[in-house]
Amino acid sequence: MSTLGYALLSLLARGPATGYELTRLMKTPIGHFWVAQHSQIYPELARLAEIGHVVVREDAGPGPRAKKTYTITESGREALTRWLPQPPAVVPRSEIGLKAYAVRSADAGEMAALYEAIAAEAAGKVAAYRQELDQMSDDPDDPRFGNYAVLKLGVVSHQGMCEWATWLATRLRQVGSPT
Amino acid sequence: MSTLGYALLSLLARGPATGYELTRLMKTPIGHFWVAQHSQIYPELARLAEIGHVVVREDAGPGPRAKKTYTITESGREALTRWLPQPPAVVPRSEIGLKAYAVRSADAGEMAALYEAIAAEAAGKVAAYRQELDQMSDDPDDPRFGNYAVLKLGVVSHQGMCEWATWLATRLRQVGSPT
DNA sequence: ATTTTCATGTAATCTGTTACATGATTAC
DNA sequence: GTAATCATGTAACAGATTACATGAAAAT
Repeated sequence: MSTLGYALLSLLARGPATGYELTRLMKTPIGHFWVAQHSQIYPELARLAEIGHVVVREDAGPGPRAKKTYTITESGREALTRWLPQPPAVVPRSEIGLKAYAVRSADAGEMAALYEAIAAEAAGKVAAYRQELDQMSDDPDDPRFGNYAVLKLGVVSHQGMCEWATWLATRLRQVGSPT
Repeated sequence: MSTLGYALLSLLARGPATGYELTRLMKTPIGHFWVAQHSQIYPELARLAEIGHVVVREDAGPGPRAKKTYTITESGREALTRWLPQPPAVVPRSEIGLKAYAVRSADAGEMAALYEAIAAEAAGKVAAYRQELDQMSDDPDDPRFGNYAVLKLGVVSHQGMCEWATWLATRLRQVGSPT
């Protein structure tokens, strides 16, 4: 099973949904940490149905095809429950970090401007996530506690990014200047 | 050009190297933010040579094939310099964040243990990176300043992860307990 | 003797993105 | 009437992983 499969099971564990709805649900808050297009989601749902982790109900759809509502099965819930406590795979892919390594291969002023922009964007996200968090319950027994945890990770991630990018921009502004 | 191509150019901007050496060089510190296997690196180097961003020199190798040393060209440097100040693409893929969303679909105690392990690992990395940073120059005019910047990003990232995972583990230990 | 390091490649597979394709209903 | 939303799919391509393949030299 692919990670996307588990992402979909995570959403379906909260209630039945169509592929279209899952595409929207993937955007927030999961999308802050795992993105997927509908072209990837539809075939994955078919695979989940094939192995019995979800069941499908077909109704008349608005377009030429039937609308399909997916419901997680007991086997799907078990698979999710077994997957969750396992050590997560970390595959680092951050262009920001990569560019930092080569920072001296470009103009210092231009790179400072880049990191200032990155810092500003990160600060904006921190503020937005914080505002959302303020309206939510931080009770771990709340069924929506997962949303709270994800947003909180978003806050610390972007907070750190903002601090680092600000530091780097400041340092780059000093390039060529006397000590 | 793919991101990996620019990653290789970033390394070659510091000096000529073979594919084998680049495979090792990708591991640290770049590898903390962008990983690549040799099976991906060798064909990418061939592509870079084809478009003239690097030149190859062949020498007798230890095995059945010639050893190839790659040197960045002026065109390669220019491509790198143009790429660096552009806004980096951010493609979120973090299993840790994904699992946080579904945290209530597994046993709270088991998940608490997971986040405690994640926090411990992150703390270890913070300590290791800090030790390395202490022996390095934070002068932005230093040619190895990029290494410093990357490690510093590693510190803030894992620092944030550690704090968050500790908070989450603590919260999960409260599940089912009275307020 | 055996394992590790040096050194390069290909093939099969999996994952993910972009683009193409269809068509009803609702809102403006 | 035009655009957005609802709703599902496929095809072509790009990017990345795992496994297969070869062989010398150096270290244990």
